Amino acid sequence: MAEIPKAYEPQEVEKHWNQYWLNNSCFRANPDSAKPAYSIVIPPPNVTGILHLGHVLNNTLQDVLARIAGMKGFETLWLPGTDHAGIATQVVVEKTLRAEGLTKHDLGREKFIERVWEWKEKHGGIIIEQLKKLGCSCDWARERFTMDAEYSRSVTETFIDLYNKGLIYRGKRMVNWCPVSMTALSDEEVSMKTLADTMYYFKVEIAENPGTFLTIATTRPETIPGDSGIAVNPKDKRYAEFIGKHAIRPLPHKLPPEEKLIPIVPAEHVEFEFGTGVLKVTPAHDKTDFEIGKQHGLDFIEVINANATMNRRAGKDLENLDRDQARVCAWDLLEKLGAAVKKEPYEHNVGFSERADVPVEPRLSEQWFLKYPSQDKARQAVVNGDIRFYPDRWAKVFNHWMENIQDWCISRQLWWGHRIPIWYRDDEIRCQAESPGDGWTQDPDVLDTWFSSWLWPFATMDEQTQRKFYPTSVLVTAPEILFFWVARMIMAGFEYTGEKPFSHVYLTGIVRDKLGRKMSKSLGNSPDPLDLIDKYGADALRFGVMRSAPLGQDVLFDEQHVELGRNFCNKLWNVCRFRQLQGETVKSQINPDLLTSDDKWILARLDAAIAELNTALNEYRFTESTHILYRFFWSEYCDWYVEAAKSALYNDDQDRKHNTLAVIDFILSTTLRLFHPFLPFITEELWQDMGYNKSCDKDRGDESIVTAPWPEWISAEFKTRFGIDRTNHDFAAQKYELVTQARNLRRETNIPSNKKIRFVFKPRAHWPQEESASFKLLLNAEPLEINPEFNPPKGTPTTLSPLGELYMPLEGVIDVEAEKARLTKEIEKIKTEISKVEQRLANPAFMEKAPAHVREENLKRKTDWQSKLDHAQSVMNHLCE
RNA sequence: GCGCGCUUAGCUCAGUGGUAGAGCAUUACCUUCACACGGUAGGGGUCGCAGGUUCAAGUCCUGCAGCGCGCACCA
Repeated sequence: MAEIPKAYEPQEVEKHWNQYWLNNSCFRANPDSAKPAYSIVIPPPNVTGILHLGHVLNNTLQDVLARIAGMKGFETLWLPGTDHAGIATQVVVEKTLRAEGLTKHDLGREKFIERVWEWKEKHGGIIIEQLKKLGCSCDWARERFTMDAEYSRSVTETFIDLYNKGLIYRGKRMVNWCPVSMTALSDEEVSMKTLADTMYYFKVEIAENPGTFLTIATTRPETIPGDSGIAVNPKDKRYAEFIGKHAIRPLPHKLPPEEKLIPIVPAEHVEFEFGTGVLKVTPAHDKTDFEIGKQHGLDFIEVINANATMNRRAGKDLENLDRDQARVCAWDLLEKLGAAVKKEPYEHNVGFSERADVPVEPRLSEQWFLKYPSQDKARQAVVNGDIRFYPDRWAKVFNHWMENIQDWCISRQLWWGHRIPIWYRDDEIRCQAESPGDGWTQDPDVLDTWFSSWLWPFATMDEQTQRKFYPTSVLVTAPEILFFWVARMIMAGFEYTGEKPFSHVYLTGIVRDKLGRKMSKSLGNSPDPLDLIDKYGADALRFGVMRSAPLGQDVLFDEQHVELGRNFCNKLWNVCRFRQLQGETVKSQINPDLLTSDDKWILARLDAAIAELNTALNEYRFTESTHILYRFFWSEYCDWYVEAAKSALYNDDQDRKHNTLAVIDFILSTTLRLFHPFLPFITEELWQDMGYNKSCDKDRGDESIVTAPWPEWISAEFKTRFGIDRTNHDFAAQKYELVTQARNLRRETNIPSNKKIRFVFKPRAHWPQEESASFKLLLNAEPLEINPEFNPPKGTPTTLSPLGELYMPLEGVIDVEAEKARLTKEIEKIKTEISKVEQRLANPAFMEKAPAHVREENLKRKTDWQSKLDHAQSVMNHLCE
């Protein structure tokens, strides 16, 4: 056993164990195993993606769950993979083409797709490699890609099935069109943004009443050439008389007069108060106008091209202008024509394409739509708790969306993706995977990427794997894709497997910077996780993120959290190093007869930590889990037990020393296992270094910590045999409390903590001889006298505990005034506490109605404070004599 | 507009009716033979506001305010 270095250096350690785990196939899932199954499918990251902190959070959580399940004896599958990210990937590859002076049209569809595959082979594995660096325990042999041949077959078959069920249909509808990506989008891919915009007011003349004008408010004057009607509310007395008449549309102005006439129609939804109460109707470029247009048989005049430039029908002046330029130009024209009335600043919400970050253009086009299958089953599963959300408030959000569900626009005008299995010949249409033969042409569109990822939980598994691992246990993902992905997977699951795809859905928070802003490339506030791993280690990054990611809350990322993780790893490292310096691991049993109160106390604390940890983890309270571990390990084990144990370790009594080492090994080997899911690398390293891979029995260890058993509660039998009970626990706790008070005395009397001084302890009851050693060490006393008859000199600083009185006799002159001041302060504090308790006890209603244990607790509190007061007061009196 | 959250120490957050907590930051002391990526002891909170229920409210109820998110949307 080589001595380990003073500071933990994660880089080599992490590389080494990653390789070891992979070489030994530690994470291979065996579908033939007799063990119960636990499974997770990874939310497939975008194949163009690189690891960001959101991935770190999300995948660390999954890794923790997967590793715990493995240690608990489940046959565990964590299935990794990526999705083909239609738009994003196509955009990336088009960019590389542009660098060569080419467009995708120069290559043609087939060649272009070849290029995408080339790109994917070269760069698509990056994020998978990054996940490995993070320590993810995925079954890498099962990595899947949504464009894999087998997976693609499932996608195509699903389309055909839904088509045959009549749930997929084609329709010419108003869709969300992204003029940059040049494709239709689903409603979910549009997000509203508030814009500081302009409201333009212009007037139109009534053809039948020359000289009478209506003023119209609009934010989009460039669409005036596309207007084919004017709508007013029939109940609006100001305008009702004009219904049925015609207005003269001002743009384009060089048309024959009869082509400028547009009818004035009634529409209930036009509001009196809004704008002028007169609405221009552009049925080809606005969703609500489309409905009005259909209702009144208005013309559908398209004036905007797919790329958001204006076309010929917009008029010579606007033609070829971009929609934004056209807006300015149209207003100029209105001013020249004398039709402009006024413009004013106006704030409103506009739908943006999430992918390209430009305003969506509502556009009339032929698209494929899906009526969602298995809606009722999906809703029911969540309502009756078959599928549970963590935190559960997301169930409400899910329900709300399901209740207002709209048909899904699934066609995309892209080349990269699953091509729609629809074939045309003249007027004939067929839905099938392969071409029906000569003369048939396939629909040019591909399917929305989510139309493939909604099959992910089962399309990634062959039949045998599904039998063992489907439905999966839990899905861990971001709330942003609750509708995009989670809800759709539930419906697909029921439709195609007859079962839910997962039992639990854990929704993470969003990772933000420490100012609460979303991570974004343009803000430059998004640290590269790989840099953090290089600097601090993957374990530190994982622990830091976990420790600051409470359930249901966003995560404010601060590099300090990672630093804390690193410090923690270093502490773990050093306390193990300390153990190593005490000599070889001895495979010896703990002897109950040699246990001190310190030993019993730390075993009891461990038991409590395990219990709390398991409860927290069952409810997915990860942050709390890390806090429990942190507290136990640092504040209890390191701060108190290790320090107390030094008295035995530095002693000549070999039996006691060995027994202490046995306790330490018991605690450490258990603690390392508890930490392993959170800190996989350092715990494996220490597990091997410390020799626990060899020295622990099967019920407490294994060759690798990955397969070592998860610590369950310490058994009642163990506790009885080792005397781990309330009395022993409280004795040690009171001893530590007394030590803290004594250290406080030192500080208040300006005695440095490293100076050994004389203490005299006057125990209240029998004081076991073996308790003195650790007490003395913790006090840094030289000597520590145990003297039940001690009669302190006047003014000796002292403190009281249920165990007895502790005195710190000072050599030389005692500063009486300082001591008086200290006591006065203390007495003040005690009196406040007493009056609080007395107030409560004096209340007859409290004495009558409060439960007995609360009453007793308060009575005891009062007695305790009272004896402290008596003690302090008598010292004070003595001092004043 | 509808819905869902949040508001506790300087900061970030725990705290499901019974003595207000953690980490960071801060103050003082300590370079003590595991660790300065460390140790010891402190200071710091009328728990957003106003009512109510209760013997007892940070915790339950009502109202209000501020912040955030989701959905919908009016040109």
